Amino acid sequence: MTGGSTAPTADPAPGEHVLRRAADAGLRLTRARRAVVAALEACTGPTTAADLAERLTDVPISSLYRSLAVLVDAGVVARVHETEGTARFELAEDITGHHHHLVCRSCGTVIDVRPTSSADDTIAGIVEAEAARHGFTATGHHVDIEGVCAACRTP
Amino acid sequence: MTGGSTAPTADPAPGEHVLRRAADAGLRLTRARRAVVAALEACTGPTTAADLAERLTDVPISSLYRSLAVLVDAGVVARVHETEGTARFELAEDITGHHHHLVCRSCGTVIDVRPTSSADDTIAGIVEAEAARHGFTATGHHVDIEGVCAACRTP
DNA sequence: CCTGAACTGAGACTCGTTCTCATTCTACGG
DNA sequence: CCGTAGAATGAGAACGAGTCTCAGTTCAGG
Repeated sequence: MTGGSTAPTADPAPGEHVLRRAADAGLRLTRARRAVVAALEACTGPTTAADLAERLTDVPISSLYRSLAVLVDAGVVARVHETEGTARFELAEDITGHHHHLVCRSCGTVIDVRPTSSADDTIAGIVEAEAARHGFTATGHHVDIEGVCAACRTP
Repeated sequence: MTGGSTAPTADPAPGEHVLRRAADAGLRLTRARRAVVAALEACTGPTTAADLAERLTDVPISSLYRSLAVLVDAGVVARVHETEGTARFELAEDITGHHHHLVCRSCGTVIDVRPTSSADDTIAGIVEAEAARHGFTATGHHVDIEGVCAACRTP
């Protein structure tokens, strides 16, 4: 589902696309869902439900989780599990384009980075070969880069 | 911490190493901890606490979690978060060698795959460049390959 | 073998997430 | 523009993974 060598569509405001695709999947475009999509669009990386809840004070927690689940089901939002216990959510890769994650070991922030297409083609090739060697059919890959961000390095 | 271009030490039975390193870190080598290390050693990929509890019927759940936490702290066990909500544990990469994860979308099984050192050097190079471009100092990377295993493909 | 500190075990507890059900809202047909 | 069926909401209960507490036990050094 998350493309390996898929060419990313680099449009600046994907919110409308997301809502349209959700509607096409048979979903109603309610206030809560619009708000969730808008909030995800405003984030620079995968975000926790708690963080979203903080921004969306008028969306109760149960609705927030349900909206996220529905959007994940419709394929427009992805659920990602890098960090300690809590789930993180972001717009699906075929909307934002394929990307890797840069995770700060110190503050836990996660930001998206777009690999150059040649770099990602290289990785996709390696990944496919490894999968094949173990009898798997690869459908995608995730690269998480662990490191320390500029802000955390300088005290 | 999880090496990018680190050359893996490919020894077949790392259990002794693990226990020695745990002892060097000031830990007591108790029955529970030995059992946990042995169980992890017997697995072919990252394993859930529930799965370990099933194998280690004589280790109560609170002890199991505590032992895992202590071993993670000592740097001999790694905590990994690929799948739905629950944490998975495996021996640290500097014991088992650097590896990627092959995750079956259908049955959820995770198996370790060792990249060839040239393949991993290539990936490490790409990763480092991406990190640098965003002001990060990369300390390691994780590659998760999503796919369908041979068993799930054939009904 | 003795002692103190580290560790264990049972269960209470926390917190992220999901479920339930009565009420409300959306989208569609008229 | 309005009525209606059914999808979606909201509040809170419920659930499950993981953590904490504390009295009792075990390990390792002397």
